[in-house]
Amino acid sequence: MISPDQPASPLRAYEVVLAWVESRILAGELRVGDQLPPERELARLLEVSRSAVREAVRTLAAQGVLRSSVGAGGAGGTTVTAVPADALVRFLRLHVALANFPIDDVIEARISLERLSARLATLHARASDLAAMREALTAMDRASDDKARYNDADTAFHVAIAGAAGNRLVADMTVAIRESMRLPLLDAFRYVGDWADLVAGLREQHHAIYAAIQAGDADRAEDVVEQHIRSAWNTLAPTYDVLRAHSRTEDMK
Amino acid sequence: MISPDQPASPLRAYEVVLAWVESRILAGELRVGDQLPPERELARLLEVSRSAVREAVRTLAAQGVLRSSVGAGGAGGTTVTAVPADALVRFLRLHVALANFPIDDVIEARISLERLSARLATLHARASDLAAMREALTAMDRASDDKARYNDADTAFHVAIAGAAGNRLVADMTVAIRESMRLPLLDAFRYVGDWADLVAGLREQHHAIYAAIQAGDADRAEDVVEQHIRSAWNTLAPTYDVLRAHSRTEDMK
DNA sequence: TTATTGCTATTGGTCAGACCATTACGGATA
DNA sequence: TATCCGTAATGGTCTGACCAATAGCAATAA
Repeated sequence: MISPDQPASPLRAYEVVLAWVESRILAGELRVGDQLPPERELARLLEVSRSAVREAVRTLAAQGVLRSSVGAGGAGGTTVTAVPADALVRFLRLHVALANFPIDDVIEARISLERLSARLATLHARASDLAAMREALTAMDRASDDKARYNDADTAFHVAIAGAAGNRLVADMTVAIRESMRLPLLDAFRYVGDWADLVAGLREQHHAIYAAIQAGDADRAEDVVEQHIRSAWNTLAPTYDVLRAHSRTEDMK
Repeated sequence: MISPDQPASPLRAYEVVLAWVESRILAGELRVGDQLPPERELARLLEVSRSAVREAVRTLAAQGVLRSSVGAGGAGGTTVTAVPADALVRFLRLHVALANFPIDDVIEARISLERLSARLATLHARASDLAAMREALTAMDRASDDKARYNDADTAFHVAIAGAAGNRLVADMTVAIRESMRLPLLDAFRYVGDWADLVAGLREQHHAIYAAIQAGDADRAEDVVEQHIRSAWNTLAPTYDVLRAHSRTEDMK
């Protein structure tokens, strides 16, 4: 046989650039803070057009790996960064919206990750972390009549726990999962039956989580977090399903 | 105050396109299988250049949300897809290489997710799923002298479990985490002390996992998976750290 | 001497226009 | 009726140009 590994298509132009940058990052030759050659120069070097370079740079920038800024000198140019949070949010939000990643799968993964967060937070939480959680709790109390602001405070509480856990990947995943559910959740909020009742239940659960973390009871923290997420979702899922079905039929007419 | 929400920079050209596509996906107006307008037409519609459209399309394609193919008629054009696995792999691999997402954080998250996988797989596994696991087990036996192939079979085993669990997000995350550790792991393999001993230990652990899943013992499956991952990592971590430190000093000279 | 000003080069951001390769579709032909 | 070929549509790529922001330096003024 003749070179079985030879790809049928000889790499698109922008893939050449992508491969160049990625391989250097994976090899450790490009680190956070390092600068890429100017686009024009990179284009000459790899014998592709500047458009191809730009397309590749854009995809990596969208993943939080590169950051471009205009201008001469050291401040300008494209540098290697590592800001995965936003990228993860966008990624997950889109794929949840596309009904890939079914919402129940996301909930299940969220429980798993937040159980871990709760456990680690219980073991590692510093005073400032606990303060952030308390602040989110009071923010929820203050915003209990504004559903969007309430949800943001709710997210802040869970993110504070993830932050206290000290695990970057889990924290970013938690943020991404919460954000990916933000719009669907707000929709469900609008049509939920007894809002005041829901808030009262959530309030109790959140305080129980905080109490367990502060008390250093990791096992209990894990369990109340899971109960909390399941309980909240059980309340909202029916509304969510109805809205989902409704939007589907809407588009058919 | 005058329009406090007004962003200082009035959206870059490619961001206009990005926002157009993303908002339509989030609103449910664009679904998997739907076609985007041709690039030239979209450029006219949004009053940007075709380059700007292409850059936006590329970023979404890199996230597994769009797929472009040349040609006229229905087969050509850019369509909405939902293939997040590759995108997740690339994303995580880069950020792990950039030492964002410290390896220990990734391991911790992996344990959490694979515990869930093991539990769900125990409850949902079908005969074909179990067969896939067995096949991976025998593949490991056959490839015990080829470290790269062994690692691939090892990955296949864990992916088979994640697949049997039936949770798309967890499965894709599992694949991504395994892949992100592939190169570092192979490096560590090369310098590990007693390879035969390591393989023997892993073999026993893998069979214990399979046995628990097949027996329907979810609690035990969870626990042996966690023990397996921790044990393997405890063996490899010292080597990994040494390599890490070495590559750092290498670059300094 | 020191501080300010303004010019210039560099860099990413954007655009216009062209050409190529691939593909589907339909009409012409056997 | 079946086959073949031209044509149009589409993404892929390149070239070359100009803009906007920025830094650094040189000329100038205090």
